[in-house]
Amino acid sequence: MQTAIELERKWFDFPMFAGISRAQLGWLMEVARPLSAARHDWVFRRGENSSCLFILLSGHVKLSIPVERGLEKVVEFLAPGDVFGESSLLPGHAVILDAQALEECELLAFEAQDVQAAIARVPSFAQQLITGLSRRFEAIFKDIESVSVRSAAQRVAEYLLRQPRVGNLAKLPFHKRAIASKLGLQPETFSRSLQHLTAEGLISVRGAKVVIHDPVGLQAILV
Amino acid sequence: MQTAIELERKWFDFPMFAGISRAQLGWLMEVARPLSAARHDWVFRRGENSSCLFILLSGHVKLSIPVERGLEKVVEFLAPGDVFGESSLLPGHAVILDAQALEECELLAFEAQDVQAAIARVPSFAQQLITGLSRRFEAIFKDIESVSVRSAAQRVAEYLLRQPRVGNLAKLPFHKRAIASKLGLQPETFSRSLQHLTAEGLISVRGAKVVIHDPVGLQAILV
DNA sequence: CGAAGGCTTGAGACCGCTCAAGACCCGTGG
DNA sequence: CCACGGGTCTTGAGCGGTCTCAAGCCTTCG
Repeated sequence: MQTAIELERKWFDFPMFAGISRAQLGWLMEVARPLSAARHDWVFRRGENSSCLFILLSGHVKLSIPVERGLEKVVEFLAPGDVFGESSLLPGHAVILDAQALEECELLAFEAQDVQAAIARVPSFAQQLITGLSRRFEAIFKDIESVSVRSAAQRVAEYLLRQPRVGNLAKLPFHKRAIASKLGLQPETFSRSLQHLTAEGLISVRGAKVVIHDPVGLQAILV
Repeated sequence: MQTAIELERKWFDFPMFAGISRAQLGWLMEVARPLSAARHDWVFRRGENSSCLFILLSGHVKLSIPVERGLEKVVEFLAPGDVFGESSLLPGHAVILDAQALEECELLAFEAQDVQAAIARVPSFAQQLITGLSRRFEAIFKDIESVSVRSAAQRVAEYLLRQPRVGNLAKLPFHKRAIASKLGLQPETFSRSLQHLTAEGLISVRGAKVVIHDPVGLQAILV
């Protein structure tokens, strides 16, 4: 258990709460419900009427659309600072996504009614929500563009280039199956695309480790 | 030219501004820039650094991603009440979409800096922005689901069922080419899908007019 | 009446999917 | 340390839905 002081310091660290007064923060802390999720835990699932908006403080969460036979279409990988569960704010609050923790996560949950109050009392909180949602929009539009104008191998190349690298080594942060789904591909096609890029001498793959031999060449195949 | 009183009454009519005080409305009216767009006018285009957030008051706007050779991938058809141009609120404001009026439109434009002030001064405005963005999120997720789990004919059937009908007659509200793009199809495939549904006796098509003979049957092919 | 744009139709090719094995990886327990 | 086992990933073969390219048609409008 953490003391109130420790909690407060912790919150202050998140850019989410930058430029917030001590009083406002105190009030937010009262209505927010901090929670943690273990790897594979569901934050919410399609069909539930979760009435909470969430802020992800640490860890990664996968948003996906369930498909028949336990399959899924991954829509987003969320990172710390992201806001999600926004459908809880809508009148006919029907959740159509699954949200699953991909690792140990810390979250804040706000009841929809409290969100309304929070918006009125803490303008910078409202500001953060709006820019948070806007950021996600941009990301989704880029994904849509990718899926609708690029081939499988191009999408994979693009994804690889976006991953952080140490030296020329990138690491696939999630299961290949999940990444494939996010890119709108079957696992087999994802695998074959990696294989194709390898054959071109652009990368080499060993498990989740990908060595980027030729970033310029990778960029080039995006046309 | 309209008088201030007329303008004010007009604004009050929009659900967007429901429950707003007279003073707050007055202030919003000062910072908002009303504008109208003719059919085919661009509200903004990819690459511009439009610094405005928009609210669509009347008419329809098409959001799309430009593709080579003047082609496009339609992302959303916006209706009155929708909020868009949210990317202008982000730090590195790079617009990646095209926004085009599909008919005579009335809009409100808010400079990004004014939005920030508006959020602080008019909480219900912030509220409206957030729920407006959330609504668009839901719609986009449904589209993603559709594209990733349904066949061409199923997507077309789904789209037809969503259109308003008078009796059993629905009207395609936009060019078939644009609707096809929104559904993630080539125009040819859209045409053939309509043809396929016609052959099944579910609909008949004459130009933009579609007679829905068997809504239940249409629903049924979605499996 | 002619022209332009949008839509439809046809033929063919291809990319990614499906189904089915087999290989690999890695944690677990003997 | 090694063998085991479950899950993940890869590889192969073949199919098929959708795209591409190219005419032709139809409607609209000058």
